[in-house]
Parts: sequence; C-alpha cells; structure tokens
Amino acid sequence: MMKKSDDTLHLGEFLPYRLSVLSNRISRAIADGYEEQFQLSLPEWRVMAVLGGEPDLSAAQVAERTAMDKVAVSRAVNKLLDAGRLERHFSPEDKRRSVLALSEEGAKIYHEVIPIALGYESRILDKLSEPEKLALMSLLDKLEDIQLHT
Amino acid sequence: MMKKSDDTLHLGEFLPYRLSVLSNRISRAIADGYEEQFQLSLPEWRVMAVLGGEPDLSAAQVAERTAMDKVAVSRAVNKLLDAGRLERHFSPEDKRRSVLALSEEGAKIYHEVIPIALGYESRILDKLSEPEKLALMSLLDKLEDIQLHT
DNA sequence: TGCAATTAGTTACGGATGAAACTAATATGG
DNA sequence: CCATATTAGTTTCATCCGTAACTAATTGCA
Repeated sequence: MMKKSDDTLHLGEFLPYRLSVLSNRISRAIADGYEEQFQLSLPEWRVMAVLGGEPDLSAAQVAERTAMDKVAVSRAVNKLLDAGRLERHFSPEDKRRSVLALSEEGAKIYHEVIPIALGYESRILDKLSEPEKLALMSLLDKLEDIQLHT
Repeated sequence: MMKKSDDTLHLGEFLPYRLSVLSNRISRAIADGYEEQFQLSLPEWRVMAVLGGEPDLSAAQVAERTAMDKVAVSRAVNKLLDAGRLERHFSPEDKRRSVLALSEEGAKIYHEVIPIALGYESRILDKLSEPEKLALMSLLDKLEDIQLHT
C-alpha cells in the first residue's frame, strides 16, 4: 500500500488523538454520572473500585492496579479517609505499609456507583456486535502489550 | 451468554478504564518525544498540528478541530505567539475573529515534530495485521459516533 | 437607528496533577 | 551492630485545566 505522506498530519485520522478524544469523552460522561451525586472524583472512584474487589491492599498496590502514581493515590486515599469511606490501618510487620479497605459507608457507595459505571459501559458495548466486541477486546489486549519506549 | 455480575467491577476489564490507561500511555510517550526538545506542550502541539494542515483558521475553528475548549486554545495560541511560532491577525470583516497561521519558525518545528508523532503511531500500527488495522479504524468510527448523554 | 442578545476571545479563580524533596521505617552489607 | 541504601507514603511547588465571569465586537429586531 502507498505510504502516507510524512509532511502533513490529519488529527482526525491520527490514532493517538482519536483514542485520547474518545477516552476523555467516555471518562467525562461516566464521571458526570457520579461526581456530583456522590462527591467523588475519578481518582477516588478508581481507588474505591480496586478496594471493593480486592480489600486490604497497600497504597502502592492500589497504585499498581489503578495505573495511578503514588501521589495521586495518597491524595485520593486521604480524601476518602476524611469522608469516612475508607479504613486504614498499618501493617504490624512493616509500619510504613498501609492496609486499606472500604468502610461500610464506602462499600455502600461502591455498590451504588458500580451500576452507573457498568451502565455506561453497556451503553457503548451494546452498540457493537458480538464479533466486534471480541475484536475490540483482542485489539486492546494487543495494544496494551506494545512497548512504546525501548 | 451469562450476564456479568453487577456487584463487582474489575478495572482491568472495564472498557473506559482500559481506554483511558492506553490513551494516556500513548499520549505521554509521544509528548515525551517532543515536549522537552521543542518546549512544546500537548495543547500547543495540537494547535500547531491543525494549523499546519489548514492555515488561517480562527481560534474557534481550531477548538472545533482539536476538540479542545476555547480557553485551552486561547492559552496555547498565546504561548505560541510569544514563542514566535504563530502569526495572528484579525479579520477585517469581524475584528473579534482571529486568523491564525504558523510562522516560518512554527512551520519548521511542525515539520520536525510530525515524523516523531507519526513514528510513534507506526510503532503501534505496525504491530497490527492489515485486517486488524481495518477493524480498529472501523471500531473507532463506530465508538466515536455513540451518543453518551441523551 | 439603538438596545438587547449573541459571539470571539481573554482573564480570574479554585481545584487537580506530576516531579522532586522530604520523613519515617526497614533492609543490607561491612 | 551500625551506617547506608531503599522503600512507603506525604508534602511542596509550579503548572495545568475547566468553569464562570468578563470585555469587545457584531447581529438582530423593534
């Protein structure tokens, strides 16, 4: 196939740009669904989301699983603690390491937000045929594996 | 097919999350390729990218084509003007409306950054087979069309 | 005409974000 | 053991970003 010209770039056909716009639009729409109602920011929701499925993680483990950096996790965790949505104690073996879990209140919110989030996801996936969904998942698997640096 | 449970959410399988992480990773990698070298932020690059392909747009038109809001465009444009990378005059028919174009210096940088950006895109696309690329483009077309609000 | 509504773009402001410096706790190796 | 290096998490700082308020120019319609 003819190679694309190297001296112009059409943003609308540029994969990174398309992904960025699409992803921002989706994240914003979902966040609009819970931010105001629950006074919950996206980073805070991500922290709650992992702890809801897998309690007693350390902040570093939360960072790993959410792809957030540790500063963002620290901030989100502290806000959630202030709001009484998280409980924290520290590991007796290593007093630096925190052990985080949703509080009862946090778990309640978690279970209220999940259907909102999944609802938006369905709204998207329902527009795709079964083979398209499979193709999308397989493409995401592949794209996530790509090494972008060296 | 069995419906997924509604009381847990696995971030790693949640489409909006996967898109967000993937898109951020790609944008960051590309930006790392030009930000330091050219002292150019992502919003500034987006403005340059559209004006490089289509000069003499107003700020509002730039906003449309980049999916940025007008404040972000205004800021980016002003930085680019300060840096001598853009030229601005105002339409004689409507003295509010700006007419923006890359300066000579701006065009030079534009042509230097393009291969960097396209290089990263190729690094990604080259990992996909021809049918996979087609599938990806078609999926993006479809996803971009989805109405997320009402 | 002329005054209210609209539009282009900027400014101001409060909150969010990431990098780097910092503190406290633990591991290491001489 | 003790000094140094490493690790967990927090704080600081400078910047970024979006919303809302604002200014200036233009349009529209009475």
